[in-house]
Amino acid sequence: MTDTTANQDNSHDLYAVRLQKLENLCKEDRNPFLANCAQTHTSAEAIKLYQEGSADEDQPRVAIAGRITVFRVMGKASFIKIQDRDGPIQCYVTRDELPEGEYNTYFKKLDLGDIIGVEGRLFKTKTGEITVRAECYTLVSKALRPLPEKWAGLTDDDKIYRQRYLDLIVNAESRQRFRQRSQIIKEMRKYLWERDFTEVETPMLQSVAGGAAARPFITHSNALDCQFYMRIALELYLKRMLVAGEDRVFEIGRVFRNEGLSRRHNPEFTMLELYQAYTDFRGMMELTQGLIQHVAKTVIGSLEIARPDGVVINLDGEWREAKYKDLIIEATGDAEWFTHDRGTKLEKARALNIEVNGELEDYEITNNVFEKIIEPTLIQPTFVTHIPRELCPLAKITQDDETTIDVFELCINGQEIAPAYSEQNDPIIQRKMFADQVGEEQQDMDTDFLNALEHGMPPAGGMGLGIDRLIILLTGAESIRDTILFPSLKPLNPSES
RNA sequence: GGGCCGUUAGCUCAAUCGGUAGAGCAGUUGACUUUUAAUCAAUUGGUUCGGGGUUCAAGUCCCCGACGGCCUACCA
Repeated sequence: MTDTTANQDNSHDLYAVRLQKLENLCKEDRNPFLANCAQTHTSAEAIKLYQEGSADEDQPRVAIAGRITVFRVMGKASFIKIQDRDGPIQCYVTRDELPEGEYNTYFKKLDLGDIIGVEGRLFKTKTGEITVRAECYTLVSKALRPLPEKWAGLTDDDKIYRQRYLDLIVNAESRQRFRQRSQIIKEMRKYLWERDFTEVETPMLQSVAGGAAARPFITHSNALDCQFYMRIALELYLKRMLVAGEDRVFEIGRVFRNEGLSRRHNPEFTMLELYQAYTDFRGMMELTQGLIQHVAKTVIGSLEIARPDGVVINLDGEWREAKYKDLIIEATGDAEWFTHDRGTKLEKARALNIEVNGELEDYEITNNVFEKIIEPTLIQPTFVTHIPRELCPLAKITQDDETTIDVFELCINGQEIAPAYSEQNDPIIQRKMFADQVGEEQQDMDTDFLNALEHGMPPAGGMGLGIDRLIILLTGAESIRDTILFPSLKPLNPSES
């Protein structure tokens, strides 16, 4: 029979070639997309099963399944590698061990990227690689598009983010990083569950987006006919749980901030927030240090983390504690810094080559000094304490210093990883702090939260941890986009894609 | 939002002063029963991100736009 496409050479059209193969399979009643396939072992499990010293015929038989990533046909025998969730495993396929005609007519027409199942006994090749000798194979799922190039892989950032599945197929480090992300979150939960914390879920759609000062995403409920904000923090609902009598609560979840993107910022990111009654920010210090050390130990296997540039971050031992004021005085070399008026501070900050907006408040100028010349130098873990009260309206004021709050900012790797407070539980002071803020930051006041506080909230410590940033630190990633599977990107114009 | 850089075959990359768009891998055809980036032979494949301009001639120069990266701003 004459195929209409036979006259044209579309061997260059990788998609058309594979589509043709697919059609041919269908014509021969071979389903190229099976509903299931038996898999007795993963690649790693199978390799572990190999019995050193036993004869080939006594080796265990396995059924494995995965995507073809290497395809080396050598006449009547082929070596292929198939990759499953544990990684690659080699298979050896020969013409004479498959049913008559199968090898030449079908097996050799498989493509890189196809998903197949293979059954057979293990053996070791001349060069010592544990391999499955195929007794039979099954095409499970045909791939119509080619994989990225086999050793340069996929390097285009845009493609890596937009088609993360390709990145994960091809780049083992990427796969490893996201596995670690999952492990890190799992170990966090375990650590907190062991300390009797209850995991809760609070609203992402909120009528007042409180707990931070970021711009929210706005959405609308048709049924309730009202405006909602996507949450920018977990704080105010978790504190309601303290009022409710849940003395130890935490939530791990996505928050959304309608702000700029950068190597350290994604519009949606993942926070851990936890609140523990009858402790304070000192208790949070212990808990936070313990949590991060536990995660590093169990997931990374070490408390010494080497950054891509070789700098080693040591998470072991007691972490450094430093007062905000002392750091400012040290960095500016000006013991009188806090006695200067706003204008002098502005001048002095600019003299230090810090770009400062002239409109800023007094304390904001100082905080610019902190963020621009101190924070980047805090590579080893440092709890920065005694932070000016203006910087956070939700914390307790230090007993013997009216100007500061009982807070720490944990900085590691030159960035803020986790802030924690002794939580403000005085509804009168809280209302006043909100009112002072509402004017300048244009935040709505969450009156129901204040109402909750008026019912009495136990003294508590609270902590928030940016999980994505912790993962940057622990896995040596360069960018927050390397820690988020599908980072926010501008959609492509459909006509161009 | 501002500045700089980038976008060439499915993937990774070349292309001199503005002068015929190339290579490796992948694909196709053939050889090959222990390969390891398999090898050997042959071979297909281009809207050079899109649009406009300058020029005898544009991947290359100019303008506009799209997307991305880095820096910066915003994100207490």
